[in-house]
Amino acid sequence: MTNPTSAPSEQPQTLLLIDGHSVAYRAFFALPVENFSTTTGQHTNAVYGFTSMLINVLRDEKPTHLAVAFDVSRKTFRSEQYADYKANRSKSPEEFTGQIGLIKEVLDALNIVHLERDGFEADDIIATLARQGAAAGLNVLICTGDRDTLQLVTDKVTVLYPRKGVSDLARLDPATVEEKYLVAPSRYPELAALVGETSDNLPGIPGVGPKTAAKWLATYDGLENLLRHAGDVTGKAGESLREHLEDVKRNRELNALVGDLELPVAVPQLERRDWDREAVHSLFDGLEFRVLRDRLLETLPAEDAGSQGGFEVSGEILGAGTVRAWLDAHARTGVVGLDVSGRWRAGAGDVTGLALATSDGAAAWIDVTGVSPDDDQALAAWLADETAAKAMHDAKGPLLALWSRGWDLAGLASDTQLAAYLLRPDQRVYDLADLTARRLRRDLAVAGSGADDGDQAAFSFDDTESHDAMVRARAVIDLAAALEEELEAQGGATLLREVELPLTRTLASMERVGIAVDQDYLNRLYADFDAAVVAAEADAFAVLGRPINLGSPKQLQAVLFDELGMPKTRRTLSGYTTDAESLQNLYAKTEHPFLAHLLRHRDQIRLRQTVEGLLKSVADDGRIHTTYVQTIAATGRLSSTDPNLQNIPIRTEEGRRIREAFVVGEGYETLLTADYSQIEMRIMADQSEDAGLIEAFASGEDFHSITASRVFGVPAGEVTGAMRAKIKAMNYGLAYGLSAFGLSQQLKIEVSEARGLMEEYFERFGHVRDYLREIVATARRTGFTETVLGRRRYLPDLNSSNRQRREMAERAALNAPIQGSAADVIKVAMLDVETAIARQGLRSRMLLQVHDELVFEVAAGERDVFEALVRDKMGHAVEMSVPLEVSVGVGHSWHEAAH
DNA sequence: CAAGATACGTA
DNA sequence: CGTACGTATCTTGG
Repeated sequence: MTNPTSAPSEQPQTLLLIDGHSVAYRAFFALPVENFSTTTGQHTNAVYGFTSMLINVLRDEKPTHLAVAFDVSRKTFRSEQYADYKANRSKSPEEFTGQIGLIKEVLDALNIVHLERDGFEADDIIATLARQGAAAGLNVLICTGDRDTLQLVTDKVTVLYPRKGVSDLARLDPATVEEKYLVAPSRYPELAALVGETSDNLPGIPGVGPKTAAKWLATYDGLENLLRHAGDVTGKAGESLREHLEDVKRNRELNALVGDLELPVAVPQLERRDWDREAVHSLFDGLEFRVLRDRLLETLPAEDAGSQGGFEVSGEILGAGTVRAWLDAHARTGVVGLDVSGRWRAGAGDVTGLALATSDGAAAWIDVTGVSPDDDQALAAWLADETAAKAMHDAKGPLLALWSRGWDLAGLASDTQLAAYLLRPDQRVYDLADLTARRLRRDLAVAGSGADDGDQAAFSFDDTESHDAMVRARAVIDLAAALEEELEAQGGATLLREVELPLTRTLASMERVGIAVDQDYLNRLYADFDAAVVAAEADAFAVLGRPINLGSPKQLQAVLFDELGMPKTRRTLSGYTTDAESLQNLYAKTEHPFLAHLLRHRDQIRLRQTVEGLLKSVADDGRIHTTYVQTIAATGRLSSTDPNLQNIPIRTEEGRRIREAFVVGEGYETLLTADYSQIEMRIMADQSEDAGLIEAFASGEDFHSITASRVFGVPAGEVTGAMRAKIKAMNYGLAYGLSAFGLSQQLKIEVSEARGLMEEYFERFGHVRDYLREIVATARRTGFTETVLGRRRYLPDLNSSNRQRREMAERAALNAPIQGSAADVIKVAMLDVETAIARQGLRSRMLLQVHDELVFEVAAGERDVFEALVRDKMGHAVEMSVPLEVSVGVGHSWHEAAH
């Protein structure tokens, strides 16, 4: 199948000229600087606004030629002539000047020519290029917030003038200029000379406004003649004119743009060029322009650059009865790229089409709604054939869709989304088109979808859809090879093949099964919490004497700190925090009953909202099917969404009631939960080889008590609750890079005491300190951290010159191998449990994973054997120098099964 | 209407 | 001034 390519367009060409400074300056004031800063503190509002406008103009005007002009400095021939030129302008704010360089970087990444000329203004460059462009027969568009350029407007030259902000551009053609300023464009600078231009610090004639000036220019047919006959002008204004003749002449000299600069480039060299996708990505990553990047990719998808072209497929749409033959001819050897069209969510789905492609370019599209019984059978067999290797991108959803249709999938040799995740786990999205462009420098969406090919649109919508799907299937093959090669080189291929890839199936299965909930119970719970919300709200309003929105931090701040005059809490970006901890502190100080009601309201509304969310997600089968995302957490953990079942309350009594709603399903005997005890500490003990910690775990005694007895130097029997609590906080905090300050805050003790505690701790467990330091030091050297299974996380900020950023990266580095290794361990355990269930032919099944806990539904009669199986597989997922302790509980509900 | 800020639930 | 997440709500800018 070939792509229709559009013939060279006969449309008139358009030259777009942008005044970089002017537009950036507009953007700077249109967008509040405090809302546009990177985590490093770099301001980006001007860059954002400029780029945003640029994207819009490129989209709307589709210029064929393009350049951006900048001012070099204040010093120009104009300021030489007239020292006060633009002298009224306050120095550009510091926050602005730094952004011009970034804008130029954006332009470089987009391969857009930018120019500046010492001694001249951007306007002069624009005037020169506009003249050249118009002479060459191009339509010229000038984007600027500087009215001086209006003099350039002709029927070939239009000014785009930002009306408000940077998104609303007025088109100023000769008629519009005349309507607005009462003179023709060529006369505009004459008018401006008379009236003056405050922004340039060019004073005009006092008492003469645009109307008078326009009238004069009309009467005397231009400025030159007006000045010659200045004596004839009557009235007060005429007198004023005569007194300010020199000002007017000077103004006119200064506002005349230089249209014949010698420039290093001419219009033909301004032809739009492909942009550098790699550069754009890395630049936008740094600027934290997520939305803008998406808009750019959307707006200019086919403009891809340095591109090696697209993917060629010779595809066919398989008619009924031809599937088996195609599979036999093409899909029995090598890896086949598979792209599934359909829908999937909440553990279910359906398939509408399948695209298959081979590395030699053969491709097929199968409309699964129109297959013959024999097709169906052949397809089912091929999909389930372990020896028929497939490569996919994000296989979990499609797997659910295939299952819903009664098909199984085996032989999944590669998932490009997973591979990309393992290579760079800190990205949020792994878009196939993006990956092919960045990794292969090939574009997924070349021409094929050519909606604006007009009369030669050879593809119907369906054809386009099938074509795109085949291209994706084809792309996945090459992408898989490229990603795996890189993964192989860094030792991560095993993790992909033996953990992440098989885990996809396990997760899909958990999502499909879901967990049963007692809806009646949830409804009662909702009513309870709702009643408490209403009561707390009424109480709060009664104390206050009027209703407010208790959910509005802004209104709360007004009430607490202004109205009631309470002491100020910790600062937030826009005021003072009203978080629960601060409100508790305030309550301790003031004992104001409003605070108690407010806290109660917060609490209850949150619980109500959690219950409401759960009720909304109950499926027709009476179960909740969460979705696990395997490629979100930078450390290697899973995440759960829609609903998130990894943050169901447990800490408070009332919160735990929600866990009672999760119950064993019909046909099963009980729920069973199994969790790792102190898995992160065990990993630290193992990895640091700290004899003290290893011994503490080997003893099998209460870990926090044992470590506390060592730190405080008292016998185990004499460890008080307070001692244990302090060391427990340390034990937990260690893996997060806890500071003495943080520890003191948490324990509400003096920083000095916290520091002493830490020193004492590391005195006893010195290897832990060495280990933690070593992680950071190694990461700073290599650029990444690594888990026990070789899962990497890159932390470029470890060498940042920004202290806050650097220290944040240090804590992340400290934590990543610990949290990540724990994630590795439980993933292996999940696979081992699944394998063992299958091997032993049990019916019991895995339902949920909550980072260090697994929840199962146990079939009748399997309780003992299953518990033994779980303890065994979880306890021996990896070999370590300390035992992996697993605690197990059973019960009718998730709450009862807790232990 | 979309995005950020705030608050808060879990491990 | 402790890591990793997801969700709801309010607020604000376009």
